[in-house]
Amino acid sequence: MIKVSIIEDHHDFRKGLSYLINASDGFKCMDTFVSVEDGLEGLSSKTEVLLLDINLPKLSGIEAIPLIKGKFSAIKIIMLTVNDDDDNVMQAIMAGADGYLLKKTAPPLILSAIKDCVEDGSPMTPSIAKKVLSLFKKHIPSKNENYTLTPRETEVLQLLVEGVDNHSIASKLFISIQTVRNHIRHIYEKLQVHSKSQAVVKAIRQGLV
Amino acid sequence: MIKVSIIEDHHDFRKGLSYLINASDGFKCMDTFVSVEDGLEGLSSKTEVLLLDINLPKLSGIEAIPLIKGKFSAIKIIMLTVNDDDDNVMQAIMAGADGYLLKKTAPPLILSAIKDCVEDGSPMTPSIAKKVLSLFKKHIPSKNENYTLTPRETEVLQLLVEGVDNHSIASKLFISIQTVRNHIRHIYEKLQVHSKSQAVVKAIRQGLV
DNA sequence: TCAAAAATGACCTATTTGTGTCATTTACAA
DNA sequence: TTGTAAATGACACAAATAGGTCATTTTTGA
Repeated sequence: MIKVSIIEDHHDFRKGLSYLINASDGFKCMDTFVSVEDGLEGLSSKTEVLLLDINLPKLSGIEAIPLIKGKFSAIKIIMLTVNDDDDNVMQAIMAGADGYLLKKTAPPLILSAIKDCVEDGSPMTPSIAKKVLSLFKKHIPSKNENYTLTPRETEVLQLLVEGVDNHSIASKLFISIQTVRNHIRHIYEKLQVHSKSQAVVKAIRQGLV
Repeated sequence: MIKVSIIEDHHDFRKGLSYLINASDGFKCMDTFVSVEDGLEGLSSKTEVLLLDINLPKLSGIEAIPLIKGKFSAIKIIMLTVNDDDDNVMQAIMAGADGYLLKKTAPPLILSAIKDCVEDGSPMTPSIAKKVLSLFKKHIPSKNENYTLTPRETEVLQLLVEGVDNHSIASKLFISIQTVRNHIRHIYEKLQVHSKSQAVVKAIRQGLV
């Protein structure tokens, strides 16, 4: 018997959800709330999965995540969203939500998502998953290796990214500061940049380090 | 009628899949192959969704993705994996796969995943989605907002990350270079760094820009 | 309304950078 | 073996940078 609670400000959707859950074998709807504030106050500690609307007046669902997880650390939170907006999905992920469903998701899938969640998965509708993947690809560098830096140059670049100054690089690599500057000069030529900050940005963004 | 093909080296699983697909309303299994090489050769261009095993002898499923997408650009690829291994999932995402299923996924879910895929979603089993989210959180900075940079300072930092030099920043913001240096000085104090490269690295890694 | 924070600007100085030019040694491939 | 790339190092110089001190004006929160 999976214990579910709901925070959702739209009356009909909230009632529909709790009816669906209580009418289904193996699920029980514990509490329903219309706001984060109420939920934080009255949420039963027995709740295993919380269905949390992302668009709530006053405190939003996203802001609620850390607060709820802080008070009920074992609880799983499934976000309910109307649209798969980039920023919302991103922020919810970073805030630590466990699942992401569009509100239009079919009832049986909502139930199986709740089940997946207690089994330690992260259910999400395919369209949201697609969004996550594209965000992922946007943020992770694609390991472009066409700059052909030499091993030594790569080593120096690595240290530059760590914020080490030329003098310390020289010490660390047991070479003179002149040589360090020479390596940096070659790095600049290959990356087509003209300053340390440009070099380190390119190094990070292109995944050279 | 969704047209599906399969590349999978295990005889029984391949046969099982094609039987499942052909026995289901609205699905048709076009071709089945035991290797990437064979698939590249004989794959029907009518195929809409390709079920692709990740562990194949010789060319792996991951290496196959760019080759297949190169030849059939509109095709959707759903990866089939036995275990949700970090590296595999990561590499498959970067290679551009459209969905990720564990092989133990129940047949009806496999069918709905295929359907989700042609509808431009990215179906994935909850356990793989969980893996993706944790990879995501590991790689994406967590938007630490405890540096309390002022709007102007953030603006300057943004330009620094873009590799713009002080003089150009002054021009862009219609302020004197002295003021730019002043802002940078304050940025350094708040980020606790002592050079541009340290500042831009911190800005990127901490997600300040 | 009054103090604090933010934004602007200046002067000065020691240090670091970016870049040009040159040279030597080692290693590896044609 | 012979040239090319890599790694090392040096000298020089103009420009940029980091940091110290100080000052004015605006904005804003209490």
